[in-house]
Amino acid sequence: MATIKDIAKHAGVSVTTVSRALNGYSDVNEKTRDKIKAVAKELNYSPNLLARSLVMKKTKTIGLLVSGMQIEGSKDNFTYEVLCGINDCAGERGYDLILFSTNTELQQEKTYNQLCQERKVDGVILQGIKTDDPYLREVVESDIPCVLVDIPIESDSVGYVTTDNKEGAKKAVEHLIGLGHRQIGMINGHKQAFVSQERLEGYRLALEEAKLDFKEENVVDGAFSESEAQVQAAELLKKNPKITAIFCASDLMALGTIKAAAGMGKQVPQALSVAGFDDIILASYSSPTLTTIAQDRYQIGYESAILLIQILEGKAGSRKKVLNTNLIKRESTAKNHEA
Amino acid sequence: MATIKDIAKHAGVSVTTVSRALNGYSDVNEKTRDKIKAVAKELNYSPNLLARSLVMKKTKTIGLLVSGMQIEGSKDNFTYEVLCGINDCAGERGYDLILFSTNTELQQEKTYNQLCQERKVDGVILQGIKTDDPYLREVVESDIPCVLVDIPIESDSVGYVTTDNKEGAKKAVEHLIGLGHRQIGMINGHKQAFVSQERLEGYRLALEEAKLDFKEENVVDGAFSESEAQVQAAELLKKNPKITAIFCASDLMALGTIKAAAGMGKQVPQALSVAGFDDIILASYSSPTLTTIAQDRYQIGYESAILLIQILEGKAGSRKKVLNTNLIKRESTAKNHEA
DNA sequence: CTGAAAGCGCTAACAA
DNA sequence: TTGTTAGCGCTTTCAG
Repeated sequence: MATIKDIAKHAGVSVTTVSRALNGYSDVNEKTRDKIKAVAKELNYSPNLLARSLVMKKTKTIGLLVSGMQIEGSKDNFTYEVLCGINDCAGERGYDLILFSTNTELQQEKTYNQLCQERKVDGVILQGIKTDDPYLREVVESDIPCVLVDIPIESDSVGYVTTDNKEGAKKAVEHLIGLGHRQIGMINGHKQAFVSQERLEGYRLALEEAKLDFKEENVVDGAFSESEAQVQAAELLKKNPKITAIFCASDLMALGTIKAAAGMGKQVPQALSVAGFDDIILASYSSPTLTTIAQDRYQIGYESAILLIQILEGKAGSRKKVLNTNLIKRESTAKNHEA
Repeated sequence: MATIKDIAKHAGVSVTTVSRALNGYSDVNEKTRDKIKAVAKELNYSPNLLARSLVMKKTKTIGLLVSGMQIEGSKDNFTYEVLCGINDCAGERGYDLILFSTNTELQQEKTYNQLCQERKVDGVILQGIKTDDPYLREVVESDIPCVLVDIPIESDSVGYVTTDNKEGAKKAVEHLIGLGHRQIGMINGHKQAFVSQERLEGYRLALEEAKLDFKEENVVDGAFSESEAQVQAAELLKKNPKITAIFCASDLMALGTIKAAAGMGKQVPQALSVAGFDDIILASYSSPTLTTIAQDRYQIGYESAILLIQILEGKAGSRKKVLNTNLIKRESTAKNHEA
C-alpha cells in the first residue's frame, strides 16, 4: 500500500522524481534513480494502476465480451480455446483481460458502450455474438476499438478474425464428392451466424463445380446443437432416402446426425458418410471418429488479440485476418457403394 | 465521456449533488434528482469506475488466477467449467472478472501480491495451482481475500471450495469391489495435488473396509495425463497381471489406461474394469463409455465466487465448501469373471 | 537534473 | 436539501 508519496518522503525527493525514476525516464540522475528503486523495493511498492489509468487514459486492459460463456460450450470448447489464445497473446504483450458476460440479466441492462466506458477498457474482443444482436450495431456506431470473432465488419476501429469457412466447407463437400457421393445433404447452423452463410456457400460451390444440383430441400438448420441436428437429420433422411452423405456445419451436429442414422438402422460410414466442421476433441474419440474440417480456435483467439493490440497502438495494416482450414479424414466418411 | 462535472454544469447544481442523486442517496430533492437523471441520460453519461474505485478503495472486480489456462485443458474442460460458474455468479452479483494468467514469462516476474495490488482487485480466486507453487505461500501470508479451488487452506481472509475427493474415490473403489474385484490398481495424479492425496486416501479406505490389502506397488502416478497414464498403466499391468480393475484419478487417465489395456490385448471391461474420476464430456462418448465419479465443476466455480463475495462483504460463515460426488456407472466396469 | 502545482473523475466530510 | 473543499495516487507541464 505504499505510494510514490511515501517513497518520495523516504528518499528525500519529490513525487515527480519518483514517478520519472520508476518509469525509466532518462532525465534522472542514476544515483537518485538507484536510491529510489531501493526505497521502492524496501517499501514493497507496487503502482496503483487505477490512479495511473485515470490520468493516462489507458488501462492496458482488453474487454472480453463473450456471449456463449455457458456450460454447454463445454462440448465444443470453442469459447475456451479462443479465450486461451487471447489470454496468451494479451499476457505476452502486457494486457490484462476483463471478462464481461452478457448472458446475465443484470448486465443485459447495460449497453455495450456503457460496459466499455465504465471499465475504461482500451479495446474489446467480441465473441459468440449473433448477426442480429443489438450489441453489434453499437459496435459499429461506437468508436471503441474492437475485434470481432467470426463476423466480418471492418472500419477504422473495428476488425475481425475468422476462418475461411467457405473454403473449408467446400473442401469437405469435395471430399464427399470425391468418394463418389452424389446426393449430399447439409445440416447447417442457423441464419444468424455468419459462418453458416459461408459454409452454405462453400457447400453450394462444391456442388456447382462438380456439376451437381444444389437442392434447397437438402439443407436444413440444426442450430449448432447435437440434439436438434439429430432431429433434423432424421427428418432429412426420411424425406430424401437417396442421400448418401451429409456435411454438417459443426462436429456436434455431425455427432447428432450419426445418432439419427443409427436410429434408422443406417451404419456410418457404410450406409451414410458424415463430415463435420471444427475438429473438436470429441471428433477423435467418438465412434466412428469424425472426418472434419479443422479450424484452429486457439489461433483465432491469438490473432484477435494481435489485431486488437495493433489497432490500439495504431499499427494495424489490414483489419481482417482469415485463417485456413484443414481436412481431417477419419472414419465417418467412406466410398459411396451405391454409386 | 461526459463527467459529473458536465452534468453539474448543465443541471445548474454542484458535482456533489450529482453524485448523490445518481447514487440514490435519499437526501436529494426528487425534482433535482429527476433533472439530473435527465441530463445524465441526455449526455449519455456513464460513471468512470476507475475514478470511483480510486476513492472508494473497492473495485468490484475479482481477480482470477488460473494456472492451467492452456489449450491442453481443453480435454477435460475443468478450467472452463469452473470459469463459467464463477462468471455466472460474479455477474449476478455485479462483480467483473479480471483474468491474470500466470503461465507467461512476463507475468512470472510479478508476485501474487503485485498482481493483485496493482489491479486493486477486491479478492481473488485461485485455480489449478500446485501445492508447492510459490504463489500459495503468498496467499497465506497476504491478507487479500482469496478462495482456493481444491486446496484446503482456511484463514480469516482465505477459504476454499473442493469436491469430496476422498468419498468419491472410495465410492469408485467400492463399486469395483462390489463387482467382485480383489486386485485393484490405482493410477493417481501427482504428489503436488491435494486431490490426489485425498483420492488415494479414499482408495485405501475402501480397500481397508473390505479387508483387502493395500499394496504400495499397485499405485502409480499418471500425472493427470492420458499418455503418461497409458505408459504407467501398461507397466503396472505387466508387473502385476493379477490386477482385474483399475481406479484412475481422472477420466483422461482412465482413457489412457484403456488404451494401455488394448495394447496388451486386454478388453475393457471383460478383462479389466476401469473407473475414472471427473465425468468429463469424453467419458460418455468414448468407447467403452466410462464409469466414473462425477464432480460438478461448474458448481465449484459458482460456490467459489459465492464464498469469495461473502468474505468480501464480511458475511461468510464457514470458509470452506465441500461438494458431493456421484457414481456414474457406464460400460468400462463389469463383474470380475475371474472371481 | 529536480520540484511545485495542476488535474484525471469521483466521493465524502463538513458547513451552510 | 445543497455546496465547498479536500483528497484518492498518479502523470505531466512548466519553472528553476
